[in-house]
Amino acid sequence: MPVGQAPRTGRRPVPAVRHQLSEMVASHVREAIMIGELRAPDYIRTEHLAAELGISATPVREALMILHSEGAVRWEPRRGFRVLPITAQDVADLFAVQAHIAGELAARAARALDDAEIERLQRIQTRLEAAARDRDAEQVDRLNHEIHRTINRSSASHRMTSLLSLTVHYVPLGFFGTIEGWAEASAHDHSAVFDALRAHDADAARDAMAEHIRHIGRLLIDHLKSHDVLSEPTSGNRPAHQT
Amino acid sequence: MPVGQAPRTGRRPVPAVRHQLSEMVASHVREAIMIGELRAPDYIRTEHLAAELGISATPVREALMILHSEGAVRWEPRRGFRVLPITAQDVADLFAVQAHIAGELAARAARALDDAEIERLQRIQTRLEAAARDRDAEQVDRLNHEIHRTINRSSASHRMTSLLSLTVHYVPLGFFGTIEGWAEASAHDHSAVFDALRAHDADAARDAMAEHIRHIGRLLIDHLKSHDVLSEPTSGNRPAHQT
DNA sequence: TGTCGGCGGATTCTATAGAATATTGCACCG
DNA sequence: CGGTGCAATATTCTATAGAATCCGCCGACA
Repeated sequence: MPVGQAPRTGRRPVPAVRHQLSEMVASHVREAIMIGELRAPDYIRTEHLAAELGISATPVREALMILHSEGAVRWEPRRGFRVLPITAQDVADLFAVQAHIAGELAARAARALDDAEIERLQRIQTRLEAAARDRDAEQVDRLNHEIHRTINRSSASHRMTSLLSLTVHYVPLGFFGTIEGWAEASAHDHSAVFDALRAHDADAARDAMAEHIRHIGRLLIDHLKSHDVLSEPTSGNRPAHQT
Repeated sequence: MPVGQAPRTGRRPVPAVRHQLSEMVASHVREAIMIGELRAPDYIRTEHLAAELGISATPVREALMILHSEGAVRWEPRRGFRVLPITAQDVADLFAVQAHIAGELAARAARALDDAEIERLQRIQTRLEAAARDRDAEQVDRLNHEIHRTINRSSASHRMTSLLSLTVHYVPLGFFGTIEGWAEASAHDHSAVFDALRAHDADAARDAMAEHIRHIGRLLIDHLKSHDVLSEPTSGNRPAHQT
């Protein structure tokens, strides 16, 4: 047992227990994969990770189940969970799908949003652009989320929204703040989306949003490339699911 | 405790233990939702379901985590898991996304598959058509899976394939066999896909596959409607994820 | 009468134990 | 020298216990 400080009742090593451990661990692992700390064919051992985090194996296992169904790790029953490789193609595909979904939702929002809500969004966008100029990445991240969340909720398309969040979760919260050029891109691309929303032009909104997402995807690929996180495209077969 | 027969070591109530309990429970719940046994705002109580299945709460909870990230149930921390409503729009959206992904994969397959593999697929398709004529739904289901699996694997696009299986999982395995007209539709639609594959025409393959999936989606909606499984479109806000 | 607060039951959530299963190293045999 | 069986070890996986939290109820008090 390397660390193994078993937390007794009443005292916890984790600071604030607002979210559940499973979610926290899932985020932790997503981030570890994203920064290349956990790499392609590694097994993630539940007990080890649990000891590292000062918790028990149960929530770790739950987190890995989630990550498995998200496609970030593969579950080999009675063997363990292992990290799946990330190729540039994978990221591009993920964002292509995300662009498709987000585009459709933006199109619906263009029909559904009334002018007052668009006005409110516009004010958030103005703040976002200011934050982008100030290089306040965290603030940009927050405002960006607020904008996308509002657009998606207005579409009232629950199922599609949940598919979207699934692809969005792939990139850990706050990660974009660390990417060169992201804040500027976000500030810039949104203006085209807003033009379309104001005109209630569904097709234009779809195109603008989709292009925005693909743009972000390209930035992410560049970032991952330069940080040597991506795997080579594998010619062989390493299916993520047995389907 | 209604059932509560605690399984001692060596003997299990579940027949064959090839898959893990979590997966089995997930399938079980997916099916219960699909046939309307579990309905819209119901909570799924882990201990209750565990007792019903003669297992413990841990794998049940793991299954619900998976279903949560798939978007079938909503997790309210410290409250429980509850079934999310299914509207006709939701199913249509799900299949629209699935059509987009499967179409893209078919397009890649049209470029990647060599003639020998297409020939092999064609033989499976011939058997599928025969099975469809014989009303052997189970056999159609198997062959159908084999065809789609081959097409998807040939594309070597792991990430996109895993997104696809996520949407595919929404409908439990073998469920289509119970749907009126599905076998015929499958047999019929595939022929257009095969024409495109043989011609290595990526765009035609994309269109044919997408149309096929949307067709299946329409059949599913009709089925769910006539079995009174669908919820009314909710005007209010019931977000699946907090994003 | 209406509201606040605490009490009790139900449920979630994390920790932990033990059985089942996989893996590794090594001795033994061909 | 190579392969095979076996024992030791590591890990997964399910069950279970107990703490934390939530919910409804009821009585006190304004």
